[in-house]
Amino acid sequence: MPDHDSTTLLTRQTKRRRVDIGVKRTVGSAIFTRVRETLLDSMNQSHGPDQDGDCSLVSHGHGGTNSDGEKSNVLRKLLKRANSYEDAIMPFPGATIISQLLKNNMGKNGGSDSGFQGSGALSSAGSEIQAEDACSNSSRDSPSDCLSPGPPLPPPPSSSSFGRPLPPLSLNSHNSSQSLSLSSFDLDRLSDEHLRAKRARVENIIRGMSHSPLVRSNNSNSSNDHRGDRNSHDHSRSDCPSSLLSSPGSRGGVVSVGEVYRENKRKQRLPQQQHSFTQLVCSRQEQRHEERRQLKLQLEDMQKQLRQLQEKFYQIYDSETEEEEENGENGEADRSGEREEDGNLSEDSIRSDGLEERHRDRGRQDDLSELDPGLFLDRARALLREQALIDGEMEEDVDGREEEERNSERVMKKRGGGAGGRQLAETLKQELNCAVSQVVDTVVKGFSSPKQAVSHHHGCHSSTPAAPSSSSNSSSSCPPPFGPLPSLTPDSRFGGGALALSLNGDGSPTSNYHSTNQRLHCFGDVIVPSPLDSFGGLSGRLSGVPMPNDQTEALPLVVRKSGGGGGGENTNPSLPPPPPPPHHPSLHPSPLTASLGFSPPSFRHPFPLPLMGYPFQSPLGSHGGGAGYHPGPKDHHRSSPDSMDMTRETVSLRTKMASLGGGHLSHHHHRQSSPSQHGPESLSLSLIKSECGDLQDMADISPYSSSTIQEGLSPNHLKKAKLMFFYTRYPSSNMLKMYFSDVKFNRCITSQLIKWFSNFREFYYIQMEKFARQAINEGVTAAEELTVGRDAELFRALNMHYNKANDFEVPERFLEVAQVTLREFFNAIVAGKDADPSWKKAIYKVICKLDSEVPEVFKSPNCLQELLHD
DNA sequence: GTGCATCCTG
DNA sequence: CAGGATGCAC
Repeated sequence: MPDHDSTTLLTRQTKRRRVDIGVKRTVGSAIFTRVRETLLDSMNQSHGPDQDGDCSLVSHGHGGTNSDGEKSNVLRKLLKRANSYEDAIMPFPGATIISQLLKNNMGKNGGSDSGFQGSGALSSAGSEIQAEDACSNSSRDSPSDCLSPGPPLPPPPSSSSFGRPLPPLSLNSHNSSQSLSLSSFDLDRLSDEHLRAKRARVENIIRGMSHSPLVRSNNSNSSNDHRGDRNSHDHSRSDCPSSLLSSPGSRGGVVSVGEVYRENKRKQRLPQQQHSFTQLVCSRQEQRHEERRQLKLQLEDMQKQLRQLQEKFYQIYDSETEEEEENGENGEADRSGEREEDGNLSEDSIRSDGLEERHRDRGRQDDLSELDPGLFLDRARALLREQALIDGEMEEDVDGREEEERNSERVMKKRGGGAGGRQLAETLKQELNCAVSQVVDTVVKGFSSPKQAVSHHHGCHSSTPAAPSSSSNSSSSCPPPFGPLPSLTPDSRFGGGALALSLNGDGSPTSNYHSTNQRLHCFGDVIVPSPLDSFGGLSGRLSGVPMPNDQTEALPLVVRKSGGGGGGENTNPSLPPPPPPPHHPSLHPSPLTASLGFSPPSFRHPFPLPLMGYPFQSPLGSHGGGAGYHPGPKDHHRSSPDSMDMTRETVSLRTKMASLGGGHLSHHHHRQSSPSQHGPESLSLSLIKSECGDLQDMADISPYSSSTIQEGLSPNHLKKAKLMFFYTRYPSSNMLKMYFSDVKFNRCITSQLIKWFSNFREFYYIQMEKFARQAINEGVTAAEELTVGRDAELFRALNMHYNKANDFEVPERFLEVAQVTLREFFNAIVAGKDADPSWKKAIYKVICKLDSEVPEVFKSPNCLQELLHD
């Protein structure tokens, strides 16, 4: 008794330990998180100097609020770089400059020296830089995008745990940026081609521009201007003090090349430009509004054409992704609707696409000459007129290009997928970029007023509410305009957008193709992204990783007991039988369910927990009167449906589960044990809790594997064991194995069987002691007087316990043994040996020698049937 | 250290 | 009947 408390305490402690383990884990993760935060903070600090700002990674909860600060920082950084860039470039005039820029840019990209600045290897810094490069490299990303993601919008909320938030879903700026960066390298090569093309275009444009006085002046001025070419342009053109006014023009010259940097500058400047520009151009606004409207209309037309192109493109890839196409079509339809509703958004979206830059490259020239009226108001109007004319030309050009694209597509189609697909992708990509760029340019012209442009950008960002950081540049910016995306969860969106690059890189054919997809996506086609999203984001998180983890964790819980036993063996049931299920009927259900709960639902569900219950009983189960026994596998099969038998195959339950599903359970079962009387008693379920803590057991439990050999002990097995007890009170392990050949023996099974017999003995000896004392109390003086017949109460009690149904004829030998045992107890008690705590041991020694051989019939799985019939 | 048996408890 | 704890034997 006194020990009882201690025992309880011990038990509790044990439990505590388990719990503690879990806690530790948790703590560990928490610590990890902290460490991570710390690192992030340190990183931020390190960044601080470079960025001039403190972008607290941790604080970044919202993309919006943080993004601004981050952006500013980024902008600063970028500006610095840009300045250096410009300095280097300064010497080169006109087209030469551009070419130089392009070269530099390319070289940079190619070098992959994303330039680790102060932060060093820190990912955040790297990510930023990479992001920049990516933007610069592939003009695909709109400036806004590049900026928005900006600094390291540090991933997710710092608070979140370490692993989860970052990688998988959230396309945190980091992740996205990194992924982008990675893919960017690949893209660089591709981009080179684009750059070359760009360069050629730009040079041509510049040449054309060079003729205009403005350009020349700009170039000359630019040399000294820190702010860059743009500013210089502005100054030269407009008297206005602020370089802002001219900025648009400046862009045209440099933008295409400088890409990221310039874009950054643009953003900053845009607002300023607005002011000055507004002042200067106020008079023109009205005209411009009209022009804008027209431009919008034109833009819409262009967009429609682009959609058509996209559709064609998708059709080509139908085979690959039909589903995606469907989505895309839907998305397109939605988009078109949206676009019509608000042209601004569509424009924004386009801008957001990195394509803008290219357009700017081309269009800027026009812009410079046309838009930059800032210098001379008088001339501004003239420029506007020209602009309108130019726009018209542009559109025509665009149309022509589109036609070309179509032709190319046709050709591609004829060629077929495979290699043709890639080429097609590239071609389409280029073409689309060109077309889009032109459209954008046109639009930009229309929106010459910076305010609108700026506002648009903001709108884009805001539109992407879900994307906090907007880290996923293209994705974030692009999607918003197009309604379709909404269907996707915010997370998925990100995943799709930002991840698109990385993801594509994995599976998809070529980087070009990827880029194409992205662009398409940007245009509003959800097609590509959605699949990817589901893939990387959702499925990856949910199904893939988590499940395993869960299982692992869950397993330990189950195992606990077994571990105590010392079950080295457990884990590996080297023996044929996988994990044996314990047999406790009642108990198991709960444990099973619990265990199952932990494990990934998907797998486990297949096996209904309920099954775990006792199948056995019902099937045969007639306890009833004597002959209740229906041993045999047959019965099992019958029963199996319900119960699923306990059989569990340690083996690949999962696989089986997955492949087969619940159904197969019944297949293999053979079992001898039929459901018999014990019904409820059946042990079948107990496995879970039972000693078998092994993983295998766990696995086994969940599935009802069906194999010829049962993995678990069934109620029939229990009954059989009880009948065997009439012959042997101390069966050896080998004997048990021989007589339970239909069971896969593992440590758990063995232990359980031994436990059964232990319990049998316990009951047996208790009865013996009980009746011996009773006899003594009744006045029996000589042990010889004690006899055990079939009519004896003692026998009844024993028979009731071991042969409840009384359907088995108890061997005479058992009566003899029982009588001997009773007398032993009687003598011992009379002798007063019971004073000795271990006085029973002597009796046990005697009794254990009285075991007789068990009939061969018990070796048969069907023994119960046979025995019962008899 | 492991397995087995017992005792005790639920 | 099972689980936990304990003790013993190998």
